[in-house]
Amino acid sequence: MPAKKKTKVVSVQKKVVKTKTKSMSKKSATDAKNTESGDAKSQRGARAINLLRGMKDITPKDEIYWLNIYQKAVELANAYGFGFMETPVLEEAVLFTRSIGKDTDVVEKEMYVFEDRDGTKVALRPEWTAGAARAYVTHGMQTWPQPVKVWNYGPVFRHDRPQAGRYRQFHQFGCETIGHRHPCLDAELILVGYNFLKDLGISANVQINSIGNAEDRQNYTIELVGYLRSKRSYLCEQCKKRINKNPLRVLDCKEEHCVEVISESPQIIDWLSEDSKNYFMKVLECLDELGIPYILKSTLVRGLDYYSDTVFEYYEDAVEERSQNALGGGGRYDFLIEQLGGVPTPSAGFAMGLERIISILRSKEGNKNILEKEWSRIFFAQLGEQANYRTLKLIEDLRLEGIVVRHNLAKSSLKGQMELADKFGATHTLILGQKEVHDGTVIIRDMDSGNQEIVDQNKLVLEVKKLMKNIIKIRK
RNA sequence: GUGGCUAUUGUAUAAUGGUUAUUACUUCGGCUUGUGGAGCCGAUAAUACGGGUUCAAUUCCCGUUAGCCACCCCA
Repeated sequence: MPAKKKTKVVSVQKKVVKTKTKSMSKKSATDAKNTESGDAKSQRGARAINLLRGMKDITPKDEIYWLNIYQKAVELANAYGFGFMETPVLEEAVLFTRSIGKDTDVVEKEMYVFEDRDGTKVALRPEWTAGAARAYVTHGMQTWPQPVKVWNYGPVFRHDRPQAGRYRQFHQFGCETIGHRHPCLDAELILVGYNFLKDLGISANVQINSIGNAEDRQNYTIELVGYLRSKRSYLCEQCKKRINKNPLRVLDCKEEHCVEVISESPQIIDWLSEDSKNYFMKVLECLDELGIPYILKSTLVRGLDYYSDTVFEYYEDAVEERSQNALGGGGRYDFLIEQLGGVPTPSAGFAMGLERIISILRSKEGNKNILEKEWSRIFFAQLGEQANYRTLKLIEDLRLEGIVVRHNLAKSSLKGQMELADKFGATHTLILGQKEVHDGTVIIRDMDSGNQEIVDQNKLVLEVKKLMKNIIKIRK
């Protein structure tokens, strides 16, 4: 028994008096709770266990979003010839440190890393691409017809501070095109992501840039650092530090003076090799051809080290100040696979952040038509013990014929069941009572008119099928 | 990781340094025990945690935790 503070005793006693009338049933629960531990405060016995920070349950209330998004992902991936692939949540930590980059924020600050029971350093995947690249090597996919196109869908983990549209476990849908370097492939990926958003009713734009190859970037960085040093006094404190640590990041700074400095800074495009420059022009041509609106953004540099040449991000149209969060992003990673021990294999990919997309969907009422869930509009109500058991069987018979009915077998009052049927928006309710069990019949009630019809149980499937046809007709 | 704001039942809310903490929705039960949509009645359910000030704290103060927002970064 935890020692209650003395000062509290008074109020505790007061409370007992207060709740006298309703405390009888609570008493046993109170006793039970005290056996657990001092912090067990809940009235229901055990201490309630909370969600870990940054984690989120997906409940049936969110189903409409998740299932629709998943369906769109499947449809699109199929339509563009991507095959489903799922790599493990848990990988050897070096996979990510080597691919994403040791000094990136994602790896350095946000990755879940821990020792497995055998002492191996493992990590929860912070994104999909590295795993896909690893799988390409693991399974010798260079012997498959190239390019190998895969898509993936599922949770990824980043130990960031939770915020709007940002969780520690979140979901990504992504596509990877591994094995070729061709502007059309870049454009196709951008298109798939673009259409994904469009199909979900989100009008988005693409911000795009090219960061060339490693050598280009090195040359550019030298130039940029030189420039930034010359303007050092105008920069914010943080950017002053960044000059040495991660100069490309300065380009992203939103501080007023920094923006000014950046606006006149050398642009990476001018430092691209001929090859990269031409390649980028062709990607843009493809996008023009496809009619995808894009914004050239010379300051776009992505935070993952493996990118080269084309990089892009998706943003919702017409969103000004509020959370300039990217909905998704991606790019080319021509050197990643050899870094992971494979043969040189040019590749590209993108990933979409599903939670962010859902938060937009949530804020839009106009999306109801895209996001409708088809529920059965037929309810099965039963009354009496015999009918109760019989109903379970009848529901099963119906299901075998492809007819789904909603029901609540735990409820005994017909009235309560009718209420439920109403809440579900049932067009018809099938009613089975004592009498009907005896007669081998079922009542079919039209919920709009209130008309009832008695049919033979043998003919139930047939009758219900007829009903469903009519419902569909009426809807059309 | 840094800063700002917040914390009352399942949800959304009201109020107060002092008898029983408000209201709505949800859930459950009832209002002719075999019939829904309205109405009415009732039940369940909360002051995040720890400390301090006080005769008395849900209210004021501090700490912790969590949430939101911004930075950072990214999805």
